[in-house]
Amino acid sequence: MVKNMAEIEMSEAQLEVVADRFRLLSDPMRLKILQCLREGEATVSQLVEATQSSQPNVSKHLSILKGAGLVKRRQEGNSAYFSVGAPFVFDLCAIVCDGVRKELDEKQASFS
Amino acid sequence: MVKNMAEIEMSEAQLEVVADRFRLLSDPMRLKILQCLREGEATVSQLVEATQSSQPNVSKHLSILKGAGLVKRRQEGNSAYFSVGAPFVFDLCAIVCDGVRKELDEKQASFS
DNA sequence: TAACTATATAACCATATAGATATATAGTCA
DNA sequence: TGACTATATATCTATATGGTTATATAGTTA
Repeated sequence: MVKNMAEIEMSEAQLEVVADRFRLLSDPMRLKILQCLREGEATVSQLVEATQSSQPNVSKHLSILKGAGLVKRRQEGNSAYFSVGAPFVFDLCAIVCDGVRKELDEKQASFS
Repeated sequence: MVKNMAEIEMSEAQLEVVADRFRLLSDPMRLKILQCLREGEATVSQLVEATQSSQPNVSKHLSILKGAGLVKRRQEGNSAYFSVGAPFVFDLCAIVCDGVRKELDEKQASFS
C-alpha cells in the first residue's frame, strides 16, 4: 500500500511537481485519449477518429502526455503508435471516476 | 476495491467532471492548503500564516475547494474554520506524491 | 524523382486562471 | 454607537492553455 500524504511533509518544489501531474489529467481530451489507449496502442489517426478532434490537436496532447511519460511512442512505417506508459494513471482515474459516476448516476436516477 | 476505469466507458460529460476534479488539485497553493488541513481544521488566518500567501488569495482558494466539496467550513465568532471534507483526496495525492517523492529523492541522491 | 500519407510543429486567438490591490461584509468588544 | 478583527468579494493584470489554421517533416510508393 502507498503511504498517505498525511504522513509526510512535501516541499514547495515537490508540490509543484505534484500539481503538474494533476494538471496533466485535468483536460477532457487527454482523458479521452488515455481512455482510448486503455485497450492497447493506437496510431494518431485512430485517435483522431476516436476523439473526433483535429490531428494537430491530438498530436499536441500526445506530445504533452509523452513529455510527462504517461504515454510511449513507437514508430512503424510512417505511423506513430502510442500506448500507455504509466498505468498508475488508471489508479488515479479509478478513484475519481468511480465517485463521479456514482454521483451522476444518482442525479440521473432522480429524474426518472 | 474501486473499479478500474478500464472496465467502464465514460461519457463526454463524465470526462468533463473528472477533468474538473483533477484541475482542483493542479494548483500548488491548493495542495499546500490541503496539506495544512491534514492535521485538522484551521482558520483562514492560520492558513495565511502557514502558506505565506495573501489573505484574499487563501480565501479564494478555500472558496474553490469548498465549492467542490473538498473542504468544509464552520464559523465560530468571527473566525472561519476549514477542514477536509473529502478524505479521498489524500488517496489520490498518495499515489502521485509517492511517485514524485521517489523520483526527486533519486535525483537528489545522484548529486551526492 | 514526384505524389501521397501520416505526423509534428509554428503562429495565432480566445479563454481561463492565479495573484495582487482595494473594498465590502460581518462579528466582537469597548 | 464606533473601533477593531476576520473573512469574503470585486476588479484588474499577467500568464498559461486549448484549439484552429497553415506549414513543415518524414516515410511510402509509383
